[in-house]
This record gives sequence, C-alpha cells and structure tokens, in this order.
Amino acid sequence: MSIIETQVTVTLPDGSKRSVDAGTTCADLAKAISPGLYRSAVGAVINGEIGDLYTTLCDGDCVRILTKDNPESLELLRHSSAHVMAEAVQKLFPQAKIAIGPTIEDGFYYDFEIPDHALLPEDLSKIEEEMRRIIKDNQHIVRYQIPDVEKQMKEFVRQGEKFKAELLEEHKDESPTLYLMQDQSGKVVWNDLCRGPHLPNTGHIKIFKLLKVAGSYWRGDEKREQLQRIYATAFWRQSDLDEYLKRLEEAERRDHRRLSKQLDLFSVHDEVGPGLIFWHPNLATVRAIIEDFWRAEHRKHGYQFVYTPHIANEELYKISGHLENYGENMYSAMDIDGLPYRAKPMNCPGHIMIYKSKLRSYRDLPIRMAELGTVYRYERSGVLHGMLRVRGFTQDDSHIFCTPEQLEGEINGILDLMDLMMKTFGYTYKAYLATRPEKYLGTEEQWQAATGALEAALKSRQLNYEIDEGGGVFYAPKIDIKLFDAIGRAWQGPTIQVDLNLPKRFDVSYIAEDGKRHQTVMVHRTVLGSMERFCGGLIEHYAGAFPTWLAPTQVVILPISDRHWDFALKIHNILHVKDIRVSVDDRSETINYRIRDAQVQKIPYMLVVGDKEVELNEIAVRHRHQGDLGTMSLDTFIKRLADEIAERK
RNA sequence: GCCAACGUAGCUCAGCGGUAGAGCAGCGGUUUCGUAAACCGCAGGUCGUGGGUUCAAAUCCCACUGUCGGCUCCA
Repeated sequence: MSIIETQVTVTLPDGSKRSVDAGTTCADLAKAISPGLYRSAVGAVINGEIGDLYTTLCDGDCVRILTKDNPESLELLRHSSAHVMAEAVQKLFPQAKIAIGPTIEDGFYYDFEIPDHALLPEDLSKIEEEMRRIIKDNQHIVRYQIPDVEKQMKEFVRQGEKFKAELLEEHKDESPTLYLMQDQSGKVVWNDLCRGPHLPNTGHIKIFKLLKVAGSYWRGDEKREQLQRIYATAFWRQSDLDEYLKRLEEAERRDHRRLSKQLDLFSVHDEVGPGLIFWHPNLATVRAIIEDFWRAEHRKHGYQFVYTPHIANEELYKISGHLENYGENMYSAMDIDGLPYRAKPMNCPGHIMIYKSKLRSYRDLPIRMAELGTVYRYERSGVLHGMLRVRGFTQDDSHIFCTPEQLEGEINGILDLMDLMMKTFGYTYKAYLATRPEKYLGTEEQWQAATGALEAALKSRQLNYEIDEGGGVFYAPKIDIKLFDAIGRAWQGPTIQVDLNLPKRFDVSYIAEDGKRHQTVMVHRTVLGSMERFCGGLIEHYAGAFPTWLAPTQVVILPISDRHWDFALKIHNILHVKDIRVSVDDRSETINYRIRDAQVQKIPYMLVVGDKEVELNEIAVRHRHQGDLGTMSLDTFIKRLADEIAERK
C-alpha cells in the first residue's frame, strides 16, 4: 500500500480556495468548515452535479455541501427513501425482485415483480412500518464500485434479480456501482445496483408516505414483464408533506367528474359506450358561450368557417396516410353501398377537399379554414378518463393554407389568437418548439424552413420557449403550448404544426406570380384542443365556479316569502330580456336553505327580495364569494353585472 | 390492451351466506322565513350483467361489462 500524501485544492461556493489532503471527502471538508455544517450535511454538489457526502475530492473541484435546506437535497432524500422502501418490500416479500426506483417530480417510486403476491393498499402501512425500522437502524448507505462485474452478474442471477442483471449488463462498461445498506456492525444487509447519489445513512429519512400501488411494465414496454409499482413521497419537514397532501386533496376536490355530479354538467352511459360524452344543459351553456366567443375571435382574425362530413369513403384516409399511420386509432369500416366508409379521426383531409375544390391563386392565400369538427378516435379502454380522454370529441381545428413567405406571419397570427384565448380563461402558459425527430418525412431544407419560421415567430414576440430536440412528429415540426391552471397544474394546450406531408400526398397547390404551380404550405393548429378536454379542464381550473360570463345560471332570485313572488318575477323578466341567465327559486324552503343551495350550485349572484326591497323597489345582492353586498337599485346591479360579463371576469 | 381495486335507491355510503338499510335529493303535507341545511309523512333497489357453488347468494367462485389508479419521467 503506497498512498502518496499530497494536497488537493478545491473551490468553495463563496469562491474561496481551500487546500486539503488528498483523499479528503466532502464529509471531511464539511467537518473542517464547521461541526454544525457536518452534522446537517447530507450530500454535496461537486462541479454542478449532486454527489454523495463521502465522495473523495479531486484537485480543482468546486464543492458545495448540501444540507436539507437546499432544494436539491430532496433528490437524495427521495432516492434513498426509494432504496429503503425496496429493502422493506424484499424483507416482507422475499419473492420480490427489484426493478428500478427513480425519483420523480414530487416523490419517487419503485417497481417490483412479486410473483406470489399482489400488493394491496393495506400492505402500504406494513411496508411503511418496516421502513421505519430500517430508518431507526440508521443503516449506512455506502457506494461500492463493483470490482468484478462478471462475478456480480452471477450473483444477481443466483439471487434471481434478473432486472438488475439486465441493467448491469447494459452498464458494465460504465464502472457500475452498488449502494450497500450496512447495519451498525458494518454487515451488508441489502444492496441495489444504482448510480446514486444517496444520503449517508437512513437516519436522515423522517417524513415519508407511501401513496398508491399501481401497475407498470419493465422498461415501460407492454411486451415485457408486468410489474407492481409503489408511488411514494418524502420531505424534510412534516409541514411540507402536509402541504403536498393538501394539494392532492385540492385536486380531488376540483375533479371534473366529481363536480359534474354536484353541478349536473355531463354524463357517460354504459348503454351507449365508454368515452362518449353527454353534455347536460349546464355545461352545454358554458360550451355554447365559449363557441360563440371562439367564432367571434376567429372571424376577427380572418378565419372562414366550414363544415365537413363525419364519415367518408376510406379512400380519403388512404390518400392522407391516416389509414396506414393512424389506423389503429380509427374505427373499423362500415359498408355503404358496397364501399368501406370510416368515421373521421381528423378534420384535415376534409379541409383539403374544400381547398382543392378549385384552382387557387397566390392572391387567394392565406386561406384560414376553421371548424369545430367532431372526430372519433379509438382510445384504449384503460386510458379513458372523464371528459379529458374520450373517444368522440369536437376539436377547434383550423388549417391555414399559405405561401412559404406567409408562413411566419401566419404563425404570429396564431400565437396572437392563442394568447388572447389563454388570457381570457386565466391560464398562464409556456411554449415548446419541437424539432425534427430521427424518423421524418420531407427534405432537410423543408424542415429547416418550417422550423425556422416557427422559431422566428416565437422570437419576434419575445415569447419564452424551450427547444424540445427531436420532439416533432414525423411529418411536422411544431410549437406546443403548455398551460398552467389555477393550482399550478400543467395541461396540454394549443399546438401549431407545419405539415410537410399532406400537401404532397394531396397535391395541394396554388398558382404563383410566375404562373407556375407551387406546393401550398399547410399549418394545422388548435387553440383550445377539444371542447371536451378544454371544458373538462376549465371545470377543474375554476373549481366549478365558472366566471359570470360563462356561468350556466348567472343570477338566482330568492323571494323571502310567497307574497314577494310578483316582485321577484318582475325582476326576473327585466333581467331575462337583457339576456341574463336568471331563475327564480320560489320553492317552499327557508331562505337559508335556498341560499345554501345557490352557494353549492356556485351561482355568481343571489338576489334576496322581501318586504324592504319591495317597498324601496331595490334588491339585496349576495355574491357567491364576497357574501352580502347590501341593497342596491336594479339598475346599479345590472350595470355591475354587464361590466363583469363584458370584461369576461 | 395489461396489472390492481371497485360497481348496493338520483347522490354519498353501510350491510359481506338466512332473503336490503341510512343520510341527502325526490314526492305529499305543515311552515312564509332576512343571507350556507325548518318539521312530519310517503315513495324509491330483480344489490352492474350472465353463469356456477349452496337448502339458502348483495355476500363465495368464474366469465363479461363499466368505473377508478397506473403503465414517459431510464441502474
């Protein structure tokens, strides 16, 4: 053994340099800086990468010691918690084989194959209990570079850890490491093939919770082994966990399926089929108003409206390539006069038919065709979800036909419209530019031109965007917009695609100034997505309390007793002719009961009318959120209401 | 499609081998009320569908169907 004693120099976060003995670990460094830092240290960031606390420092390293006050340390906490969970599961279910256990946003999971047991929710508390024991043991978590990969491989095979063996085989040339769990005597009680990093010991884990069991596939591939997954989370502070659980509860409270029952919004029927939505009057009202708004804004932005058939000879989808590339999502053919017809899965071929119905000149372009087009797509039964994932839906679909020179301007126009829509509904958003994937159609120049136009438009309006390298579809680069709702959840939003495929397949062209035929540039875009998904999302975004301009019922009049009915009816009629959605609740229930009912129905305004109001010819106004607003004249109220509706608040 | 759980009155749920129960909603009365649930009564279910086990099935078993969570976040 010949350890050469030398010094290495490292840089600390404040920029200062420190000279330490070679072989010094981050832990030693922390101890040298201050005993307090050492006690609270759980890891380190070395040259920008999170690492173990016991990582040996190299000359020139930039080091920052991580404590639980650093947000990055949650990664360590959760990753180590995943190991503890896996150790607990294998202790309780010796047949369990471990797959992978990464950290994810808000927590972590671990996948297992347990041949002799299906995990039940009840098992979670048992596993938690076992985890607590492991944590109490304060096992050391030690990084161990595998000296002999072949030997370790055999060991995994002997243990039946086939997933770990497969992973080791895959990473054998990357100096693979195990993370060992050692008890206080130094005995290795558990290990996992893992690249780390991890906490120095299990004692740091205090606040964790197993959340749910779920199914998954090894490597996400449905042809491979079906695994059982446990989702869980861990935090440093109880208050953080409480807050997280509260967020989950809030999401549940806003669930559109739950609110639908309470507010009578939509239904799905076994007799009819899954994924097919029935819009009840309340939600149909909301939709109709959104559609009116949508039409008005599209008209302003130079769109023309079209309607296309819901079924078509499948020849159309052969030409478009949908049958070939999208056939799995299309419903099977029906026989009409001996010819196969299909329910339409997309609106684009139909719009192209309209475009191609006559010769187009460059002077005609751009042509912006818009349709609230209902389409039917086969979605696998397991993915259906309320209104958010369905089999029949109406897209706010548009196709823009233009010249290459017009493309950037058109993208800009779409972004304008999108921005207006999102602001109106109170969403914030973020843009992603998805570029050419590995498999693609068209030429490199076409991709460059199309992607360039998309990016130029984003840049010109100084919109913040991220590049999603290779994230485009095979026939088009695109801009995807991600929405963030009232509680910060992300939703799939508008999308803009420059199609490099259909114009060619359908020979979509125009006559240019040079008198020659040129291929038309075609852009697909949707701003709301589908009415189903958008309205479903809106329900959750607003927690069922639609803003006044959208509310199915905007005002309910509550006469105190039946001698006030005439007055109530008079108010009702005045509001009704002003196009206010108003009703009178003259049920023989107490006023408190009817107020409560209106509150639960989230009706924006309640007008209470009794002796005082009749005498003064006024109304007592109650707002669903602000409560009693006092008495005012009907004119004052109408003005307030009209302003609110005009402002779409 | 696959794995797991679930399906009882309009809604939320209890019952888990002896032939179905509550609260709310609904309907009929009484009450005529001042800012989040008045009182009394009535009615409502072939317990998702089909088959099996049993003297007896909502309850146990099988199949189907639907709902719900998950199946991308790489050792």
